[in-house]
Amino acid sequence: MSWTEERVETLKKMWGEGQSASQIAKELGGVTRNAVIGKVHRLGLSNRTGGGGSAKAAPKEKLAKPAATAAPKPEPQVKTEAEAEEKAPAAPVSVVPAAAAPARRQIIPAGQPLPPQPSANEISPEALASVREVEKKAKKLTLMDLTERTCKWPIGDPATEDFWFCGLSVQQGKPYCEAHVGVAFQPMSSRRDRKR
DNA sequence: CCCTGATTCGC
DNA sequence: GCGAATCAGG
Repeated sequence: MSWTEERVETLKKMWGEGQSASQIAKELGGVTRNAVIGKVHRLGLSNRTGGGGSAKAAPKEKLAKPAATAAPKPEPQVKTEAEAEEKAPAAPVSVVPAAAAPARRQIIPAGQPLPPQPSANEISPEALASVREVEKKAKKLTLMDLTERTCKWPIGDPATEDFWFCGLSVQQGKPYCEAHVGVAFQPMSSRRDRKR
């Protein structure tokens, strides 16, 4: 792949929007984030200070960090919500069991969304099976061990010691591993309004 | 561990 | 000019 005008355009646009090099690389395809970064530098727009442009300077001194960190970000960071087409979770399986909160306040991770709860509603048998299977391999992470890419599916009873989080690798962008995404995000089709 | 951007340097 | 490898951080 080469840097056609079009691709450079996309690069500039995305970089300007504050997209990360890897995201840009993914979007463009055929290039790595390194390539993107390299290009960004060659284009002379390393510092996302797009604006007037002539502002050079990039005193990138290694070491020596003036205590100028507490200062607020001069970066508006205009996030374009151009990416929010994720399908809504097929209705949080079962009502969020807020009541399940034991004596201790169960704080759910930092993640963003949600805390489902198994509740074998109308989950496909296959999905359930694989979930059971996966839960055996679960890494049994604790709240604190959860990260951006560890499956946050809760397993067990929060009120007891038999409680942990799946912890396997999440599926790109999702909060759960493949198996759990399978039961968390039902394809509508299998959810059919049972009665109503 | 995952991810960021920054730099270097052979091609 | 290009970008993998490497570096430095978070």
